[in-house]
Amino acid sequence: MPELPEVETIKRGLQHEILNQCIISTDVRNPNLRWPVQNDLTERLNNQKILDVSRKGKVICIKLTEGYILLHLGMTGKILIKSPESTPQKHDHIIIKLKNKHLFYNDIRRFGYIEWTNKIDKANIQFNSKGLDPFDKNFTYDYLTSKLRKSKVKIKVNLMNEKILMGIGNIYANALLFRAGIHPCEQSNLLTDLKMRKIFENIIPLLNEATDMGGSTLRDYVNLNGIKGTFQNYHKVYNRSGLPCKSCGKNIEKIIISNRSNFYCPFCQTF
DNA sequence: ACAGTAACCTGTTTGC
DNA sequence: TGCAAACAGGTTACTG
Repeated sequence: MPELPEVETIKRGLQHEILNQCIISTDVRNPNLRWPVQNDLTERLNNQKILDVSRKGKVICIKLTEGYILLHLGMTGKILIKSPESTPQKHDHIIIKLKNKHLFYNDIRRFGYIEWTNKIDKANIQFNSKGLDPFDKNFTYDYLTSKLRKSKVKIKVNLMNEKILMGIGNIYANALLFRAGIHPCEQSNLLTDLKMRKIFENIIPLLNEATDMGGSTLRDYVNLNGIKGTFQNYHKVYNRSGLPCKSCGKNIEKIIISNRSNFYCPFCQTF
């Protein structure tokens, strides 16, 4: 589900809702997520104060008095803030209880994960052994092009490669390639400087626009308060196969790359 | 080492 | 209507 704009929306919500509060208790109702939930998670979290909430790519990082919670929402993960009186629903796997509110981690497909770590500054695999978040100050045109030129895979695949660029998933890779006017099947290392520049220059504006809209909701995604995003109403190509391109009027086409659907305009996006 | 595919899981939509 | 197949915001383990 959630790519960078959706996760950023949730992160901002958490900063507003849970900063400086204490975790009273934690309820692990189903430990079978992407990776088994650590069996000492409850003891690690209880009585810890929440000092900060940050994000890298699609991973949310909650800084505690001791250590950090890393949270990934997979495809269908949600965090919902509810009153202490509310009862668990189906697929509510973890409940983190604060004094006046409870955080429900709900995940239908269980592709997400939650873990406690104290190694955020070292080589934590989920957080620091990957590529750069596009909002990282070290994420430059030179960084991006040096990565893209080293690989022969289709550019679409590399835009979703977390070892290059964290946070871009299927929706925003589709959107980015439309904005840059690039065919998703073009080989990464063969892109011209101009095309690389177009990709780079469209990343931040695209992600900012989507975040301003509260992200995109295809089906499951909602923010902490259960509210859907609205950026899906502005998608130019995603899920629009057979419909006319909003720019040139030609029909949007769909192709499968690496088992993922890709939507593109055959006139606006060329080799 | 690299590139491509299959698998993890549940729910909804599509097609026969 | 019923039932099976296809498909969905992600990531990684396996295959050639």
